[in-house]
Amino acid sequence: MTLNKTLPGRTMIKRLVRKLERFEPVPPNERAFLKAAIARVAEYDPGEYFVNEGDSPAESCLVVEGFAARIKTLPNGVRQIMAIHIPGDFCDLHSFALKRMDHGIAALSRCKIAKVPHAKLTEITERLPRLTRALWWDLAIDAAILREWMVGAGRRSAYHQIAHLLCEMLLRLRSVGLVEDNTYAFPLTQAELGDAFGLSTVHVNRTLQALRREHLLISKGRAVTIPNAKALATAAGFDPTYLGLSDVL
Amino acid sequence: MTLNKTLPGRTMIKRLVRKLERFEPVPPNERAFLKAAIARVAEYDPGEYFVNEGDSPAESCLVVEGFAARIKTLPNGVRQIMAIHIPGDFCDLHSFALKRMDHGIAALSRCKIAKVPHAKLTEITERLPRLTRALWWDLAIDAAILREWMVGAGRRSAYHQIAHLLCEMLLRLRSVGLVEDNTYAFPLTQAELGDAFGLSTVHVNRTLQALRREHLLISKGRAVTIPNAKALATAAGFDPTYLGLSDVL
DNA sequence: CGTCATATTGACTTTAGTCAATAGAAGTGG
DNA sequence: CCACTTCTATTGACTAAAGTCAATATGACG
Repeated sequence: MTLNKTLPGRTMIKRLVRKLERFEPVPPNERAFLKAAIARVAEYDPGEYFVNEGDSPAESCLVVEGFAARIKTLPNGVRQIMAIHIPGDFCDLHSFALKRMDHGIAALSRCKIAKVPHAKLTEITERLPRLTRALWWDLAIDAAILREWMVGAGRRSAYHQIAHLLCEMLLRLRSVGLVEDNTYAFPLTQAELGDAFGLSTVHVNRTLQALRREHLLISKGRAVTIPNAKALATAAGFDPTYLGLSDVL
Repeated sequence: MTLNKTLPGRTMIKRLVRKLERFEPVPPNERAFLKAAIARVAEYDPGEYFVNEGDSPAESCLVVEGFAARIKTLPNGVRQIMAIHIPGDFCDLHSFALKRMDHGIAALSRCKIAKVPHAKLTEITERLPRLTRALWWDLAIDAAILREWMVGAGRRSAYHQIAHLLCEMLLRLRSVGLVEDNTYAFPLTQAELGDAFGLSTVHVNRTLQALRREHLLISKGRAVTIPNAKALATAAGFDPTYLGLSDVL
C-alpha cells in the first residue's frame, strides 16, 4: 500500500458526483463536504486486499482509479466475487452499518482508493438529507446490480453471463467516461471471471473463445473491444434498466 | 387484494422495531413516527403480485404477516426469486430511490402488507437521522443476505444451498419469534425453491429427499422441522455472521 | 368425486467441472 | 538482451452435477 495525501479532493470525487447526479443535482456545499470527507488516499497492487473479511472498518472506500472487487472466500478456499467496482464507486458504503464485514475487498488492477471515515457518513445523515438520499440511491443501484448477477448465476448460461457482464461494464464505464471507441480496460483474469460467475477457468476460456469466434468480442491484453454492442446485448439478453442509466447502448 | 385500515399500528411495526433494535435502540418518537407512517394495510393471496416489475411505486412495503418474495422474470418466462421476506421485513426500502422496479414482489403465502408512502421515508431522512441509519443498516443486512445467496448460486451444490436456506430461515424466523420447537412455517413449493436457486423442480425434490433421508429435515405440509440444527449447519457450511444476529444456532 | 396443483420417479441429455499437459506473456535480475 | 520464473491462457479427454421430458402418485379442496 502506498499513501498519497496531496492530490486535490476535486478530481477524487469527480466521478462519484457525476454518478450521483444521475439521481439528483449535487449542490456545491454537498460537493465540498464530500471533498473534505476524504481522509486519505491509498494505492494498492493487483490482488492486494484493502478490506478483509471479518474487519470492522472505520472508513468506507471510494474507488478513484482502477478496478476493485468485493470477494467472499469459502472455508474450502473457493472464492466468489460479489461485485466489481470501477472509478466513482463507493465499494463499501454499507460497511458503515455492519459490525463485521462479511466479505473482503481487493484491488483487481493497481488502484487508488479514497477513504472516507464513517463519522463523516454519519454527519451526512445528520446534516445533508439530500446527499443521504443520493447515497441511498447509490446503494440501491449497487443492490440492483447484485440482483442482476444473481439472476445470471441462477438462470443464465456461462455464455450469457459473460456477454451480460461485458455489456454491463460497457455501460458503467461509459457513464464515467472510461470507454473510447467501444474499447475499455478490463483487468480481470479468466480465473477471476470464473470466480465472479462460479465457473471453472477452463469453461470461461472456452466461452470467451465462442464470443470471439462470433465477433462479439475482441480482446487484446487487458483491454476489451465490443465491435457491435447491439449484437452483444441481444446475444446476452441484456436490458440496461437496472443500472439506472439513461444511456443508449 | 383486501384492504384493512383498522388494525393498530403498533402490532404492525412490532417485529420491524424488534429487528431494528438489533442495530440501535428505537426511541418512542421514532417508533411513533413509524407507526403513523403506515398509510394502509393490504392482504394478498399466494402468488399475487403486489409490486410489478417496471412499476414506479410511491410507497414501500412492510411485511406484517406471511411470506413474500422479490422476483425477476426473464424474457423467456423463467423466474428467479431474489429474496424471501418474512414478517418485520421492509421488502422494498430501496424502491424509494429507484425510478423503475427491476423486479416484482409477490406473496408466497397469504400475507398482510403495510404500505409506507415514500414521502414518509423522505421525511425520515430529513428529521430522524438515527432512524435513517437504522434503515440503512436494514438495507445492508438485506444486501448481505443477497450476497450469501449469490455465493450459494455460484459456488454451492444444490444440497448445500437448500440446507443453507433452511438454516437462514431458522435464524431469521426465530429472531422475530416465529420458530417453536425447531419448527417453522415454510410455504415455498418445490418449484419456488427451484426458482430461488436456479434449480429444476426435479432436482429440488431429490435434494430434499436426501436431506430427509439424513434426518436433517422433517417436512409436513407447509411446515418444516429441523431436528438437529447444529448438524444441518455443519452440512450446509452455514456461518450466521452475515445475518447480523447474535443468536446462537 | 373430480379437478388442479404439487410431489415423486425413471430414463436420457446437457452443461459445466476436473485433471493434466502445453503454450504464451509478462516481469526480473544479470 | 537473455535466461528464468511465474502467471495466464489454451487444449484434450473424461466425469459429474443438474436439466429435460414424461409418466405417475399424492393431496387439498370445492
